[in-house]
Amino acid sequence: MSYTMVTDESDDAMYSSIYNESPSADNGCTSRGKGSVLKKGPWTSTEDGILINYVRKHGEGNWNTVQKHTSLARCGKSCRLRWANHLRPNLKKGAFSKEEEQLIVEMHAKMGNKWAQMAEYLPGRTDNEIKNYWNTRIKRRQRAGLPLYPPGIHVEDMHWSQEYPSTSNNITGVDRRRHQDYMQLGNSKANVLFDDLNFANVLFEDLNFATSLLPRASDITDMFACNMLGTGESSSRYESYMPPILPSPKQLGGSGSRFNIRQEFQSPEQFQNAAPQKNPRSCNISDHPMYGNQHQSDVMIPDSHTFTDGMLPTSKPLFGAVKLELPSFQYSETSSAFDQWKTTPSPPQSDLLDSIDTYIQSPPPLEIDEPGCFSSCDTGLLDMLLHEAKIKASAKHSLLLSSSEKSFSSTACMTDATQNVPRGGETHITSAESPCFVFEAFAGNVVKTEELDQVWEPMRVDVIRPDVLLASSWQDQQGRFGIVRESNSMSDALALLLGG
DNA sequence: AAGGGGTGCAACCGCTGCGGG
DNA sequence: TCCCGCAGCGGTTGCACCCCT
Repeated sequence: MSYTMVTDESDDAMYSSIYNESPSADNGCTSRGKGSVLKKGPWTSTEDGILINYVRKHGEGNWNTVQKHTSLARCGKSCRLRWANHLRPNLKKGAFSKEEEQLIVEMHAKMGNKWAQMAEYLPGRTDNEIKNYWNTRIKRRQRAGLPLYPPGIHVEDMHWSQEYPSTSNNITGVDRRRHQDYMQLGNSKANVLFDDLNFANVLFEDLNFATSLLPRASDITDMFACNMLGTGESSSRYESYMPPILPSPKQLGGSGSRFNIRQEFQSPEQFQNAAPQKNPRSCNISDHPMYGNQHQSDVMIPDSHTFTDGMLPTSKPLFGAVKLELPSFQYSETSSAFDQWKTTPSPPQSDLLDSIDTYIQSPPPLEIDEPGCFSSCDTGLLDMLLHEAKIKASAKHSLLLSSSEKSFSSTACMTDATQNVPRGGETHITSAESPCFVFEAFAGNVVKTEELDQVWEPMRVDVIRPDVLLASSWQDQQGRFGIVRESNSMSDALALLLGG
């Protein structure tokens, strides 16, 4: 549905309305324009014209001065929003394309509700659009009883509750920001699993952060999985997948949200028989069955049905209550959805996004022997995917903006893309309290340039730092870890995502 | 044709970070 | 170092339009 809130009216009528019809004395814009209260509500075409002219003359920014220099009785925030969301050039209107939707889904799995960051990867789209799209998607799929994420996209974020143990029922604003930041970081470590259904074969695993606190992420992962597979008591598939994310103060204080999707585990018993027995503090990834070359196919999740086999490790009980909260993308769902997920045959390919979404939200954790080790390995492939998408988007955007030839050299691409990529020699990072993972990683041709192919050398990386790990384990040229089975698949996926 | 609920977009609101004085 | 104002972000709400009965 597309319609405009802008109304046509004469200047006189507009100015009359501007200065006389504000229903609220204070709408959050505390300043007053020309002695009058500021207008709120839908923008008129005349107001748009005034704002456009102002920006032409003065440029963006200094939004609070708009009302000083123009007859516009809008607060700076309102002007900025109007400009950013509707008036600025190069805005793309209309429905999201399939590629855009796909990218949003994947980015949300990766970043959470970081709408502004997502918007950076979608030129012409605003954070507001993306946010609205996502909220609409939540509602739509919730109504339909469908899982939110496509199969193979597995989102977990277990680390917050580990770094901020269950004490934090009233976190401060600073902590809230830390939470957000940590979520961002944590999401970069999120387990995101793509299956073969036209997606890249990607596996993201979280790093073993703060493993000494509370149940480890992998433990909870296993608990979720066991519950989901019927070994636990949980009847809700999504309960099983709830990562223990600390509630924000707003959420704790009740909500006026239309989507109050917070849930909690009712008791630790829900996790009975659901934790790994081993708690390795280090691992050699090359020895790991998941990443060793002997079980390559096991790494990936061809489709969700794999997990109906119940091939999951036994787990140990979770001690103590763990307050868990659904992130925004998760919601309660009846077991019927899970049943559907378990029994529905493969989707048709014609409508990839919707059909895939129909089947599962997130595949459970993989069959592993050493969950702690497994969860310590993060390919960071989506990071790079996003990075490359951003690069390409920027390039396209630059081309749009300027007719002059704006250089987008492979060198620049390489420089940018390899900022996080350690190369050459051994990187060894240690931490007094963190386990040190030692594995061999072969940085690959993530960015498909010859320069990169030439520059990136096989290397050995001792990693405990997520960025290093992310960068180092990007793509396995030799398929050594089975993280990405085929580089061509990755390229295809990128092409698919980027529409070219 | 009418009306009531659903849907989706636009805008508002509150909070935080940052930079300048 | 503190304070203040601005910019930006994410959550929330209002309302016009759609669609079904």
